[in-house]
Amino acid sequence: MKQGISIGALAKATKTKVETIRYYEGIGLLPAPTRTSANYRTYESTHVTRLGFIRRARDLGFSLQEVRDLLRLNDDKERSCAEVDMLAGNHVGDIERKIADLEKLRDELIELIGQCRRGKIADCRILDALAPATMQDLA
Amino acid sequence: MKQGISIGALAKATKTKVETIRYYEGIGLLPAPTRTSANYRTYESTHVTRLGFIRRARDLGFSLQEVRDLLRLNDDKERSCAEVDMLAGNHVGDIERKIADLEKLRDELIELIGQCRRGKIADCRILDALAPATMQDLA
DNA sequence: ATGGACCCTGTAGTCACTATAGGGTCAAGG
DNA sequence: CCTTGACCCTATAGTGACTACAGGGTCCAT
Repeated sequence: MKQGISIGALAKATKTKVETIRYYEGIGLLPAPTRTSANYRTYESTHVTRLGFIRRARDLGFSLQEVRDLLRLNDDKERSCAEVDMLAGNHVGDIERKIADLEKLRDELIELIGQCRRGKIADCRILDALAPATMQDLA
Repeated sequence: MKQGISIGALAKATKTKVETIRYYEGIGLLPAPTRTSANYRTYESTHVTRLGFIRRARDLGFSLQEVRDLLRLNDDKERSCAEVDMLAGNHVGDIERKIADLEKLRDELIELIGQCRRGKIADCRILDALAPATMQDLA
């Protein structure tokens, strides 16, 4: 028991590329596993959990440095939640701003398509629709 | 009239770094401006509009290639309606997927913060909260 | 005429991977 | 037993989208 899994199996389990796993090990984000006599990496379930967390956090838009911070917070159980709060809270703000912008852009593109449908291709001016700054801003 | 502005002024007007402007020129995204006798770049209002558009689209998560497509769409007024439709429509699809992703992500982060608020990190276990895969997934 | 803010080119560094070269290992089939 | 193919190893280079020098030239206010 506790025979561990290969890097390929870990990759499959966490939907991560093998190269990325080795990269994470290289930058010290994922602890180096034990090796077989043939120098093959063999991972335990702790690695699956940790890598799973890393990938998920990356999907959620955290940088590797932020992931590092989150892992440190998780490891240091005596810490208060304020720091986690701040990290995640900042992120929510960013995301909400991005959503609002995208909704505006989507509406603008739909409007553009609508104009196109009415046969006014020459009037398609998405550039003006999206560019906020003008020469006047320099006055 | 039409005396143009320096790269620094363009940078300020569009909240872009000077280096980034030169980079965009290098990759052919922003047209090369005329130069003064001292070889200084001098930009016109068309550059402000175009760069403003590029930065805004980048903020909204479009790749430089997508920005290139959007600009081409804007520039080529003779383009058939079907093509405009398709390009813009695809982008609307992209945007809607992005909005959906971001909303999901935001909800998950808020949930994460909620868990955190209810105690110390010892009970918080962000790692477990975010790590979906386990050793069982390999069965 | 000199100091500082600005501009130039060119190259190297960053982040987070991703791909390639050039090999070694292992289990299954012929 | 030997080969074939899937897997593993290291090391290095390439990607996208910038960002930061290094080593200069220019402009203009004091």
